[in-house]
Amino acid sequence: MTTNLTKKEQSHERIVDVAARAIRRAGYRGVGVADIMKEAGLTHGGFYAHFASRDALLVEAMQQASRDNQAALSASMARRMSKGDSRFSSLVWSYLHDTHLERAEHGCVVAALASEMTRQGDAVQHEARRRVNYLVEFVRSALPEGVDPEQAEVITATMVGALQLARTLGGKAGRALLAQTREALIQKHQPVSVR
Amino acid sequence: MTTNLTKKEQSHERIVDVAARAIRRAGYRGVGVADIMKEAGLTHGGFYAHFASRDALLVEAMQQASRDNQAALSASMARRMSKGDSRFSSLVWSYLHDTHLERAEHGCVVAALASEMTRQGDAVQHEARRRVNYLVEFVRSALPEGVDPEQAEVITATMVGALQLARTLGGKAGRALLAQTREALIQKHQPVSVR
DNA sequence: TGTACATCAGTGAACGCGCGTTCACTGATGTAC
DNA sequence: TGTACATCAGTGAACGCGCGTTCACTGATGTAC
Repeated sequence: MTTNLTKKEQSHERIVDVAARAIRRAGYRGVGVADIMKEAGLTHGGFYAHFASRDALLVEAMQQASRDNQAALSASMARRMSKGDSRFSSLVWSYLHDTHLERAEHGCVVAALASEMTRQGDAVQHEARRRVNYLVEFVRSALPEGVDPEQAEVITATMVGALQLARTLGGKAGRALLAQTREALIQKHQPVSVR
Repeated sequence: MTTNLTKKEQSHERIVDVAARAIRRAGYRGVGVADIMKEAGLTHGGFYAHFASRDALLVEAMQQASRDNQAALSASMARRMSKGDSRFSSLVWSYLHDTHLERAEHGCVVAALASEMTRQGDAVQHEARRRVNYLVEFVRSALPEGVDPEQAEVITATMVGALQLARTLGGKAGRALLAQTREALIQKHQPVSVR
């Protein structure tokens, strides 16, 4: 029903959607203009009617990836909270779920690209900083009461690092690392209880 | 004095040294064969007398980078411990020192490349897993007594993630994130004291 | 001690390929009258 | 209601460049006799 979009706007959305998945799967350099246009059902020549440059697409793709992932995270957290889990434990379980090991394509854009972010052009780096800050604020908003808000940065770093290491290790070792991280985070940041 | 090396072996070492710094600075894809040979004082044509492929160089470069960094880490930790710091707090301060924010070229190879590791060829991925395991074991060997050895994975993830996020944020925000992470790690994993 | 030859380490030109970007052109849709 | 024209969105060929890899060749060092 939200299809008050012109043909061009629809194409634009399709291209950005494809790119948002591609950068998480294959990295900033992993997928080229021609591939993305092809996957969006177009030819590469039309690209520059939509974007000033490849970097401009990367910026939009990061924003879209971030939106995607936030929506999925929020939905997953809502399901868990409706079953009685705390907000924080729902976040940890949703972010560090085993399914994210393989399907980076639909996961967190920061975890997918963190070590490449400092090597991009100015516009992309600027957007990368915004994505990191956004993720940190999201984590902060899910902290249990009584936990110092300044812990948000450290917890974000732990989750991002854990996902990356687990993906690199793969298989059993990867899943074990994720499980240990979930447990450690949830145990160390319990709700007010003990306090 | 350890120069019982043939001319060729010396060249080989120089190439690997250059590459070990290049991959940490610019990523796996960031520096090409020709650039590395040039920086080692050679021409690109001779490359395949030293390595079967570019990937073969990447594998050796990761090993060399890991050795480099372990040596630097150990030296820095020794200095701190000789001044009375605990082994664990020395590790945290050495690994998460502000100077590593800018000079990734001389830092941890895992932190420099983590999000790209899953996108490499088989040989490189295999070596990447070894580098991750090696780092985790190093962290494990520095844990304070009384801390569950299984925490090594989580602490490694936290340090790797923190370095990456701090580098992406840069400047004041980056240094603040590092400082918070140091504090959190050292506070939460005190020596036996309280227990 | 000297000469002839083999081996070693590296050179530099060339090849093939992929990629970001440009551009003249086309077919479809919308607008003017 | 129909015709003429303009605009829009996309096509596909081409350009320039960088990169990994190959290969015939060279100059220096080592070995045989």
